[in-house]
Formats: sequence, C-alpha cells, structure tokens
Amino acid sequence: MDGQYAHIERRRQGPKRSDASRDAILQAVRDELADNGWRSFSVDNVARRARASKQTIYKWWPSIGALCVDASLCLIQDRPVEINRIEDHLAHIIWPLEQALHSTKDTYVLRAALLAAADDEKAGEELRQWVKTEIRTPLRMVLADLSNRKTIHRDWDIDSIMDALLGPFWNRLFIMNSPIPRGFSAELATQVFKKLKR
Amino acid sequence: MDGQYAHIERRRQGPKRSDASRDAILQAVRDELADNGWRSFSVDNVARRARASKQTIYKWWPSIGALCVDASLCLIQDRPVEINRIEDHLAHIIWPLEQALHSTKDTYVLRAALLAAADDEKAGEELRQWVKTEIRTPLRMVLADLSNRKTIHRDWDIDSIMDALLGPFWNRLFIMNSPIPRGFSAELATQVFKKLKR
Amino acid sequence: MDGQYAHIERRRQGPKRSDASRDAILQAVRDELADNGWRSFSVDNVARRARASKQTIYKWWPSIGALCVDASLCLIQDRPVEINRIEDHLAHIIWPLEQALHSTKDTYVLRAALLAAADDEKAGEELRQWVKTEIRTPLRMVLADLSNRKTIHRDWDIDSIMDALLGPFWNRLFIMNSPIPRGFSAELATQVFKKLKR
Amino acid sequence: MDGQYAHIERRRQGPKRSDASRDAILQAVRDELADNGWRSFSVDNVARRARASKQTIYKWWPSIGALCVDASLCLIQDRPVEINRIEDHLAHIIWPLEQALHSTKDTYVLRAALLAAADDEKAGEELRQWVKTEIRTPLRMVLADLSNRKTIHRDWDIDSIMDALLGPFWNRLFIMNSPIPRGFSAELATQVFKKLKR
DNA sequence: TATTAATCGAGACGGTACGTCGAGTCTTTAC
DNA sequence: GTAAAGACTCGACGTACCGTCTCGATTAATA
Repeated sequence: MDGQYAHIERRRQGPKRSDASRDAILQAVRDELADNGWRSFSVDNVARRARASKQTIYKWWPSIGALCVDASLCLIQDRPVEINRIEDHLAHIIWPLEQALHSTKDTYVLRAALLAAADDEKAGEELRQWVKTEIRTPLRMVLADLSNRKTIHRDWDIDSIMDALLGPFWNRLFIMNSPIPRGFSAELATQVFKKLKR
Repeated sequence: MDGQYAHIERRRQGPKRSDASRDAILQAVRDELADNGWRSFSVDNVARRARASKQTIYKWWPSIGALCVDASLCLIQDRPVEINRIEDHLAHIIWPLEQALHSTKDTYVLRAALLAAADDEKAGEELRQWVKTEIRTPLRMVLADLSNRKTIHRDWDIDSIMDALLGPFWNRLFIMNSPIPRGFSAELATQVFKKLKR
Repeated sequence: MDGQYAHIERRRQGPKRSDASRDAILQAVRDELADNGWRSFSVDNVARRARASKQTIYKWWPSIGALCVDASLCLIQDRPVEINRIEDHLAHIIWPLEQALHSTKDTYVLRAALLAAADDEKAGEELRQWVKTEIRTPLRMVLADLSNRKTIHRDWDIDSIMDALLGPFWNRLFIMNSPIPRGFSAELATQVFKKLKR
Repeated sequence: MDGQYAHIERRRQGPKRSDASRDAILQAVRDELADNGWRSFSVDNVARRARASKQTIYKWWPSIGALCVDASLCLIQDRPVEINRIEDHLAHIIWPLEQALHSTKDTYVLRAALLAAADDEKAGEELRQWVKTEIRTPLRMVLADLSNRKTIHRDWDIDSIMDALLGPFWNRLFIMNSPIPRGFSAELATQVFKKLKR
C-alpha cells in the first residue's frame, strides 16, 4: 500500500529539498482527495499517508488549498486532439479538462481542488494563474488568429467566451453533479464558434 | 447588536418547534457566511450568534451544508422583470440570480452555500431540488411554449441550455472571482435564444 | 420490562400527587443506579425508564442526589437479628447495613447514593438525617442503657463509636472495593464492646 | 557505552513531554477541586486554568478520575512524627492523612479525588495502589515487627486493621461531613494497639 | 576532515470546532 | 391542579485537526 510513495525507501535527508518527499506528498494529496473528498481532507492524514512531516508540508506550500491545486491541476494534462475543422482549435483548449473529468477518481480530485481554491485566496490565485496560462492565453491566440484571418468577428470578449467554454463544466461538476459526456468540449466549441462566425 | 435576533425578546418556547429560534438561526447563518465565509464558518459561531443551542441546529437540519443552502437560497427571490422581447422570457428565469449576485454580501453568502452543497451530499440534494423547481421546470415551460409556437427549434436539450445559462455564473463566482455585470443574464438569454431560433 | 413500573397502568391524573408515579420514579432510580452506577446516572434516563416527566422529578425532589438517597436508603431495612450476647445490641444497629451490602445489586445502588450524597449538600443532609434516626439515636439509647447498668464505661464518645462501627464499611465500599464478609457487623460490635467494657 | 546493540535502545524522535505543562495541569486540578468540588469539576475548566489543551490531558492520563487521584494524593506527604510510645509506630502511618485533612483546601481536594476514585475503575486502581504502598506495606512491616517481638498477638488481620485505622476518616469525610480533630490518628492507633496487645 | 547549517521524520503542544449528551427550565396538551 | 411529552439554552464531553514548535538524525556545503 505504502510502496507507491517512493521516498519511503530513500535514505537521503539533508540540506537539499527532497524531491521524493515532494512527490510522495503530492500523490498522497491526490489519493486523499479521491478517497475522502475535500470535506474530510486533513493535513495530518496527508502527512501520515506520505510518511512526511507536517512541517515539511507547511514549509513548501503557502496554504493547504494551494497544495491541493498544485497536486491536482497536473491531472489536466495536454492531450493530443485531432484537428479537422476550424472550431477544433477551440475544442483543443478545453479537451484536456473533459478528458480528466472522464475519470471518476480524477473528477473527485479536481472537484475537491477547485473547491479548495474557491475557499482560499492563495489557492484561488494559483488556480487563476493556471487558467491564464493554460486557457486564457492559448484561447486569445486562437481567437486573434481567427479574427485576423477574418473567419470570425473582431468584437469578441475573451471573458464571455471563457464563461461559455468553462461554465458548463462547473455547472455539471459543482451544481448538478452530473457526468460530462464524451464530445462535451467539442459541442461547446462548436456553439461558441457559431456565435462568433461572421 | 443582538437586538436584530427577534426571538430573544420573545416569550419562552413550547413543545412545538419554535419559529423564532428557526428564524434566528437562519439569519445568523447568513450573517456568518457574509462576515467570515465558508472557510471559517462554524456551527458554534452560528449558535452563539443566534443565541441558540447546537442541539437545536442538529435536530432540525440534516447537515451543516443543508442548513447553509436552506438559509441562502431565499436570497435568490423572484423579482419583477420587464419583458419586451421573446428572449426576455429566458432571462426572467436567471434574472433573480444576477440580482442576488449584484449584492456583495449576498454574493459571499451564496458562494459559501453553493460550496457547502458541492461538498455535502444532503446539501447537494437540497440545492438540486431548488434548481429543479426554480430553474429547470420554468425553463422547460418557456421552451416548450416557444417551440410549440414554432419560434425555436424543437430539438433543444434542457441540460445543455441550463449549462449555458447557469455555467457562466459559476465560472465568475467560483473560478475567476470576477464580478457579474448588469445585463449579464439578458446577454446569456440572448445568446441561447439565437442558438435556438429557427 | 416496563410492567414493573406500576403507574403505567394507572389512569388517574389530577390535583393529587400520584403515588404510582412516585414509586415508579424511585424504582427506576434504583434500577438505573444498579445498572449504570452514579457516573452515568441521568435524570433523562430515569424519566424514560419510569415513563415520567422530568418536570415531575424536579417538582418533588430538591436535588438529584436527594432523589438517589431517598430511593436507596430504604434498601437498608430493619431486619430481625438474634440477640444472644450483650454486644449483639450494638450489632443489631448496623446489621441491616451489612445485609444490604451482601447483595451485589444493592451494593451498587447504595454506593452510588452515598457518592451522590457526598457530592450534593441537600442529599448529604438527607443522608445525615437518616444516620441520625437510624444509627445515632438507637446507638445512643443502647449505650446509655449499658452504661446505666454499669456494663460499660460512662465516658464514651458517640461520634467515635459511630466512626468505629460505620467507617470499616466505607473503607471497603469506597476505597478498597472489597466485599463485606458475613459476620462483619458482629465482629465490629464485639470490638467496640471490648473497648467499652469496664 | 556505544555497544553494538546501542541502536535498539535508541531514543524516540521528537519532542519530549513538557514537565511545565504536566505541573500546570496537576496544579489546576487541585485548584479546581478546591474551588468548585467534584460536582462541577470539568476538564474544560482545568484546561482553561492550566492554559493547556484537553488533548494533552487525555493523552497522559487514562481517565479524569485518575488525573484527580494523581493530582491529589501528593497532598498526603510523609511528615515527621515524634515516636514516644510503641503505638506511635501505627500512628505514624496515618498521621500524614490527618495532617492533610487539617487543611480545609486540601480536604476539599482529597474528598473530591476519593469520590472520583470510587466512581472510576482506573482511578480506583490508582488509589488502591497508593494505599498498598503508603499504608498497607508499612503497616504490615510494623505489625510483623511488633508480633515478632511478642508485643502484640500474632493473629492480626491486616484488612481489618486498615478498616479500623482508615474507616473513621472516611466516615467523617464522606458521610458525616464533620472535621478531623487533632490527635485523631493517635487516638485510632491507641485503640488498635490496645486491641492487639497481648 | 571536521564543522555548520539546512532538511526531514516524528510528534507534543495550545487552540478551535466537532457532533453528542445531559441538566434544568419552560410550554403545551390531556385528564 | 397534576402529569406526560418534549423543545429549548447552556455547557461539558471526548475526538480530530490546525498551525507552531522542538527534538534527534541525516547529509551537503563550507571551513
């Protein structure tokens, strides 16, 4: 059971930060969130599971929520997507989110991490930073390119488009507790594209 | 300061449930959520503020999250809206949500209550029941009417439309922590209507 | 199980104190003390067991400890004892106490009641009143008679003699938690008598 | 000293038990018992007074009664006593108890602690262990010496003698709520000695 | 090579809150 | 008027975590 937490077999302890310890903590966070959710998440349990000291956790992360966000957002990894139509450029940006939410375990982890972020200022900043680099910036580039090529109107509002692309995920994840079907991101992208097409 | 909690000056309670106590608790929940948010929300503080016993709280509400949802959703009250265009029938349904989110205090309260619901099964059920009666059913009636009158296509999916109408609120409320501008719900309704128009 | 609490079959409820209710409460106190001891004794449990209202209990007894003493001391009933020797007159006074402490259940009840009395001023007064009428006064009469008949010295101190006759019971009951053997009171009486004999 | 098996006895990692905390708790227990008695004794109050955490109290003492016994029995300290007569050897053993009960404050504390012990199995064991080492064993040594020197009969029963020496204290402390006069232990010792003298 | 300093595990500590239980007060309803 | 039933406030229970701290062990960089 504990074997998955790699650093346990390690002997090194010294004046350099232990990557093994870091990895074990992040993995333990994900496992705890998947098993128990955000409500009964506790630093003590993470430390016990990772065979790490609470001190080590508090030393390297500014808040518990930030730790959760840090541990979880890596689940939304860049994934290859086939691009056949113009609107697939939009879909490509939110496709990793759909992918992550197809996994039940990852769904639990992400929901918990996003709740943590909504509850904790530092974690919120970390989340918004992620949104900026992973969603907003790529989205802006795609939209700028399309409008430059006169494929879409020029008067788009990036925040409204993000609302339209991301919001439906949150409505299912937080409010309705209903699953994300396959093709969800493609459908969203299509609708947004229709709205923008000249 | 405590004078606002009416039941304090009220005559002693009897063997039937005390409405005064109930109201004081719900008001205290709202005040606590507005003042301290969900993170540092505690039953002890609510009980202290409402001059109520924790036992009374636990007796009448199945979970803390459910108490928060119960206390908060009344903030999204039915409000009059001028109906000039066809799409205003859609806007009318989410207009109360926008209205509530124009108030900073109510925004805190609602965010906290929705977080509580996302974290707690019983509270989630209570929230979804509210969505069903306040959003889904009215929305279905409006859409059915419009499609009967051949104003919109007949092949609408109610869940996707709810995603499009509600999701943007959650993206600003939970994720981006950005304000809801005036006219937000009208804009959403317009976009959805365009998509559905034959 | 509940059948033993007589008042349950009763119908009369009116402007006279219900003896059936009183008896049911006293019996329930004894049963509770026997089953759960003084530590986890509670008025709620007594009321539930006796199918009585807490209000009735608080109405008729000045304190919970007093209720326990009231309920329990009747277990130390006057019992016949053969009187062959002069010292048996002393033994006769404490013999009912020994008798009660030969019963395991009654031992629990009495220990609990005496603890209650040690902890509660009103119950303590009730206990001391009982000691006065059941122990001190009879003892003084016996001793006065014996000293008048010049069987014992005249300079006895009633309190020290009570210490010598009762104290050993308490040492076994409260401190050592050891049993009271048969003949315990007779042995105590013999020793006291030896000390007093001229 | 650094033998090859040294690692077996290697000391535990981490902080050591705080003596300051321990002492503050024990003092707070004595103060609480003196001020409020056993009836309204509470762990919360002890923790508040000692500026200690309840967790710390529950960690180091098996039960609340045991904590009271632990905090209180040290009040019965060994005290010098002049030994002029043979029976003073007996008096010497219970003299510290009399001394403690001359102090009003210590009387409250000890009564409460002994009540706690009578009510709680673990505390009772702790008390009986104290009786064994502080009363029973010394008493046995004195009695054995006296009977070896043919000063007293050989057929003494140690438990009965303890009853005679300790019981009178309990009768005054728990039942009669009457004071312990000076010379009480000497008088008890004299009576017991008379009874044993050959 | 020995010393220093950063790091880690373990976990004790003062606190705050949890969810439950009981005390004692009060009100309603039934007889 | 008395009693059963039970809702209410208050406060304590024993447990769980939080975030801080200290202790002893380990190891890399410095002296």
